[in-house]
Amino acid sequence: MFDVLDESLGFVINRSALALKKEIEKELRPLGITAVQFAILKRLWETDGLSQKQIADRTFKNGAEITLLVDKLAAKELVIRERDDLDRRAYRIHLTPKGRELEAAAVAAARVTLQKALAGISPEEAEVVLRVMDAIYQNLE
Amino acid sequence: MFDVLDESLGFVINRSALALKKEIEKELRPLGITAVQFAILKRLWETDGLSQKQIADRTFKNGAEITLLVDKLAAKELVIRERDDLDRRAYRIHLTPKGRELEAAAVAAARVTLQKALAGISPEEAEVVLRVMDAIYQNLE
DNA sequence: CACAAATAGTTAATATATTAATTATTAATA
DNA sequence: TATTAATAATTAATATATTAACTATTTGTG
Repeated sequence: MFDVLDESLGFVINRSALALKKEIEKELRPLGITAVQFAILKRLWETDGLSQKQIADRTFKNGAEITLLVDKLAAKELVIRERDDLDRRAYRIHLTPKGRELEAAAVAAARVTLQKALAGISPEEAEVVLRVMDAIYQNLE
Repeated sequence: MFDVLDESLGFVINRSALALKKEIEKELRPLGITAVQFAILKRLWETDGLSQKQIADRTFKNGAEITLLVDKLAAKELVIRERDDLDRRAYRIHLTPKGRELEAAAVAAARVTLQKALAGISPEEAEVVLRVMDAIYQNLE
């Protein structure tokens, strides 16, 4: 069972993940952010004021990496760190107006990438992919 | 169309690719090789004597990275470099007996990982995923 | 309440990946 | 065939990611 798949599924998933990353990176370049930076901003556009830990959990990055990425976003004045008064170990990361403004263009860029990527693929197929990718993740938890 | 997908497909693909990598890394650890090293060896198990360029093309890595990875595999005595007599710029990378011996255990490790990852997923679903992942890659070429 | 354990974040060390410049060789063409 | 362009591989510089050790603070338990 899965004889052919066994040999190639991992490879094929990895290859398309890389291609997607490269493509969105290209679309985002004019906006001055990278794909990982986009991933972080996306969480903040959904929920402003997350802690670095919360961002790390939601993006599957480790804490050290988030420290550096938030540094970069802060240097670009897209976010600011504010101490959490209730838990003084933590920061709350807030979008600046500039960071908030970026949302529309960045989400549009992501949309363009995905439309290009999904050309010729039916909604049903895409739905299966979404479900299976999620199941793979759950299975390996 | 794809309203929800637009926002999450890239993320979900990336997450499962990472989970797969982490899992196979765990399975391969006892064999003393990493996931990327496995990817290179896999090409050589299929076709021994590839040039570094050919390995790079087949693994979607750049030449500089292959140089270093082949260095590592050679240091572990899994492969050896031999000059190509017809094109003296190039090497032919050959498996050593030790490198060839590793195949069975490494492929078994990959198989275990994928069986775990695909638990509860029908062959038909897996087939759709394979096709769509491939299409995404082609679309972004 | 005191103290141990856990948590959020930073920093430093290390490993890995990417890009650009360089060398040696081969292919193309004028 | 001499010269230019292209290719395979290496090297060095830079960027990115991972791991471990550390600080400050909070939580949990005796």
